[in-house]
Amino acid sequence: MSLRAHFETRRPRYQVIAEVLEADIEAGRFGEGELLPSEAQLCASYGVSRHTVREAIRTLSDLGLVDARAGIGTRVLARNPGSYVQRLKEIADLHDYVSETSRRVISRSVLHAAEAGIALPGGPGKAWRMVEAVRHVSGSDVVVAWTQVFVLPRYGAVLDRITGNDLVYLLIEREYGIRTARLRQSIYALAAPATAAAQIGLEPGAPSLAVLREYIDDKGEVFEVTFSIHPPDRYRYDTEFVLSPGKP
Amino acid sequence: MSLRAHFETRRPRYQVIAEVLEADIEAGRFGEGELLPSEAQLCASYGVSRHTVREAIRTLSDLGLVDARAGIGTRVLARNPGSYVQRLKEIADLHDYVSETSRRVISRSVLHAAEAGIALPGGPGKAWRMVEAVRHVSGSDVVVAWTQVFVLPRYGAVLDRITGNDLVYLLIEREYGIRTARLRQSIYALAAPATAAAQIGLEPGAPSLAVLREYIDDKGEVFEVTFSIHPPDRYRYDTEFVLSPGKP
DNA sequence: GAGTGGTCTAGACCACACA
DNA sequence: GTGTGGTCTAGACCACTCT
Repeated sequence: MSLRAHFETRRPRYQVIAEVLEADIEAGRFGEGELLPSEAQLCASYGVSRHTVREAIRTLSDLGLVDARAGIGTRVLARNPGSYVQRLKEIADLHDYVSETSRRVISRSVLHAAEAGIALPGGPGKAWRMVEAVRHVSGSDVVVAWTQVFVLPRYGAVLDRITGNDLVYLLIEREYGIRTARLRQSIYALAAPATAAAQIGLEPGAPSLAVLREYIDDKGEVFEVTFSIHPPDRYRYDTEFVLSPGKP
Repeated sequence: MSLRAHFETRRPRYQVIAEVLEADIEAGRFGEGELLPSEAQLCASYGVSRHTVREAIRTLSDLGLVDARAGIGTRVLARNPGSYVQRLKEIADLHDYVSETSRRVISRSVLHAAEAGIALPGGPGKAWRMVEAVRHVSGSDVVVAWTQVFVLPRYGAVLDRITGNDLVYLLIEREYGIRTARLRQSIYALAAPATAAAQIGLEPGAPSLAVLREYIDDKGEVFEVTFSIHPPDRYRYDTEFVLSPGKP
C-alpha cells in the first residue's frame, strides 16, 4: 500500500497511514491480539519519520483499536464494537422539565432515615434534612410531581433558601465546593401513596411513576437524595443512546 | 514557575507543564475565552522544545480545557464542568434482566401501524411484523413483563426463529449486516391495558411501568420497536451516570 | 543485551487568520 | 505580511519487557 492518497488528496500523511492501518485491521491482515509492525518497520514501509508513524498510531489508539506499550509493541485490541453513550452536560438535563416548572414548598423537617418513606443510605438512625414540595407547570396549576429532597444536615442550610427553580445539588456544589461525581437513578411504577396522591390530584393507589436519585460526591458519600412521584401521562422519562467509537 | 517538579519526580516534562497550565487556568490566570501564550512563548518560558509544549497542550485539549486553532492561538474554553455519561457496551446491558428471564411467545402477526396499541413511526398505513410474548423468571412462572416486538417486514424472518432469550435487534444486526446507531427509550407509568394485564397477573388499570424503545440504524430508519409492560415491584429501571472529563 | 514504545530536541515548511 | 498552530524530518536518550 502506498501513500498515493496523501499526494492526491493533500491530507496529512499520518491520517492516511492511520486509515490504511485501520483498514488492515478491519480486513484481518492484523488480527486481534497480534502486534502491529514496530514503529521502525512502519517508518521503513511508508517512508516517513517516526513522529509521523506515531501520530498515526495515536489516532488508532484514540479510536480504541490498538494498545501501545513500551517494551512490547502495539497490540490490536478485540474488535471494538463501540459503546452506546448517553451524555449529559448537566445533570439538570435529566429533568429538563425543571425549566418549565416551578416548585412550591409544602413542608420542611429534620428526620431520621427510618422515618422517611424510602430507604436512605447510612442506616436508619442517620439524620437528614428534608423539604417536601410539588412541581407545577409555570403559570398554571397543573401539577407534574410531588417531590421530596433529602440532604445531609451539614448542607441543610441550602434548603432554607431554595426558590421556585433552584436545583438543590447545584446550590450545594456551589456553596460547599463539592462536585457531584456520580448519580444513581432508579425509576419504577408505584401505586401512589396517599400523602403524595393528595397533593397531585390522584386517587390513592392510582398508577404513578416514581424516580429516586442519589447524588454522590467524589468521596463516594451520598449527600442528596431526591424522590419524586409523577402522575402518568404528565411525565415520561426519555433517553437517547448514541453509538460512539472510543476506548472502552 | 519552574520545572523543578520534573527533575524531582522524574515525571515527563509535558505532563508537568500541562499540570502547571491547568492550575493556571483553574486559578484564573488565564481566563475563559482568553488565549494562552503562543507555543513559541511557552517554549521560551519553560525552556523546552516545541514538541514538548505541544504534547502539554494536547493533554489540555483532550481534557476539553482549551481549543487550539492554526492562525489564531490556543483559547481557554468555558470552564468545563465535564459531562455525565452513561455508557453501555451492548444495548443488551439495558435489559440486564434478559439473561435471567425467558420469553414465551403468545402470538405473531402482521399488522398496520394503525392497529398497534402504540404509535409506530412511518405513518398509520405502514406494515410491521409483530410478536407478543411474556418474560418470566427462568425456571419459575413469575412473570416480569408483557412484551411486543415490532420489526420492519423485510427483517420479519427473524421473528419466526426467536427462542427463549434471543435479542431481536442482535439477530437483525447479525443476519442483515446492519448496525444499531441509536436507541430511543421512553419510560412512563401506565394503567395496565386489559390485554397485557391478563397475561401478567394484574388487574386492568393497575399501576404498571411501560418501556418503549426504538432501534435506529445508521441511515436513521427505525427498524425495530419494542413495547413492554412491567408489573410494579417486579421491575425497576436503574441507571448510573458518572462524571467524566473530556471534550463536549 | 536487543528491541520496543515513551520522551525530547532542533530544526523546517505549510495552511490559516487577521490586520 | 506576520504570527499562529499543523505537519514533518532526523536525530537522541530513556524505561521497559523479554530472552
